[in-house]
Amino acid sequence: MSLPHAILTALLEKPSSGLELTRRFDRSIGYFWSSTHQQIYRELGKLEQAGQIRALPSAQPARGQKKEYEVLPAGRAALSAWVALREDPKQIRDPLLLRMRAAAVVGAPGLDAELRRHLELHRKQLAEYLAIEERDFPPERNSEEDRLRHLVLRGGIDLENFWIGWLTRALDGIPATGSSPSAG
Amino acid sequence: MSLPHAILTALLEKPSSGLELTRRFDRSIGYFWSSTHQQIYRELGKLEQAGQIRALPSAQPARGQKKEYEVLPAGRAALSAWVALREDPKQIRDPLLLRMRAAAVVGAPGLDAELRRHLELHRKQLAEYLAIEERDFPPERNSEEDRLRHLVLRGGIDLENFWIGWLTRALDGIPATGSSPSAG
DNA sequence: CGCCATTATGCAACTTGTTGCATAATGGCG
DNA sequence: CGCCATTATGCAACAAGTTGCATAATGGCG
Repeated sequence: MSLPHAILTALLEKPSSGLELTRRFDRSIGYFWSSTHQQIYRELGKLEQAGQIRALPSAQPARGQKKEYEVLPAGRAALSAWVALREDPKQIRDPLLLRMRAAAVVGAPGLDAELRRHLELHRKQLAEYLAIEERDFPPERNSEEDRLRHLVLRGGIDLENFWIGWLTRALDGIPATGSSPSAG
Repeated sequence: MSLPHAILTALLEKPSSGLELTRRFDRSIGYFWSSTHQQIYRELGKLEQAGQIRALPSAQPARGQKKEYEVLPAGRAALSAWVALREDPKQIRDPLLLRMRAAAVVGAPGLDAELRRHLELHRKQLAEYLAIEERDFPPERNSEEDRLRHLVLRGGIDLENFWIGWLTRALDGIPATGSSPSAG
């Protein structure tokens, strides 16, 4: 139920073609709702059929040619309705935690190396988020919209900090199996 | 790729029937890899066909009757191989963050109430995890397996703390729209 | 026995997300 | 023009997860 609403949000921020949406997802909305271009095109088709978006008149309906979409009033209404919904947080689903649990049963040579690898990846992601924060949310930008968008980004930052903290503590708690731990 | 391995892990900890697995998932593994009984039965069938598990000889193959499974050597080997895999962390996918982003565009009356509701739910979940920690991981239990399982639970605890922290800060940062904020 | 709640297994249809590939326009270069 | 890289749209098959329901055994109760 979320992808169409992610697309509506992106299109309201700026009318775009399928590929443009894909690129914007990679840089922004995709940080908390990722998607491929195939999924986006499929969803754009459904949204158009449902009368929630339409192709801009300028865009010819030919295959290899850009086709830009904009949100119709029905689409905005649908998005508003969705925002107002209550929805319980879902249980997490994390393969790394699952693998650690499995490791408790079948053993885990090299698990510490995998944890270190993840730690590095999360540090990189955190650095990226912090760079975006510095660029997009200087103190003087403080409208209601900016504050909400900033909070969303803050969610990403806090989440990376959670992983970094947990992984660091986990590495303290399990024995090293790889080559010299001091040289990592 | 994860559910079959979650099932193998659970079956290695203790041979079980489909419904027993479902219940154990609800209480334990399901905290980070949830599943329904339908999915579990389907997966048990596939694992049996693949020669990774087998029904215990005592269990008659009749429809309304309990059928217990145990892991075969091939299953244990498959699980070990999976544990040794590298797998990058996936992007988060969170509808609440998405809704907040949408709210920045179409407005969000009542969003603060939803955040407060989530905050309460996460506090409850945290309390549940802490109770489990106290019950299952007293200081004297400190085998390698216990430490790994405890780390997994710690992941859940830390994650709830992340949400509680973020939601609290978010509520500080957006205006209250509901009835008297001081009486919440 | 007949009725019913509970325990238990399982199928089918659907939705969502992923992977691989096909097709079409456009513009640069020789 | 022919060739090719790039941009762009899109289909099809598959995998994973969800929802709704069907079926079967068992044990308690009248």
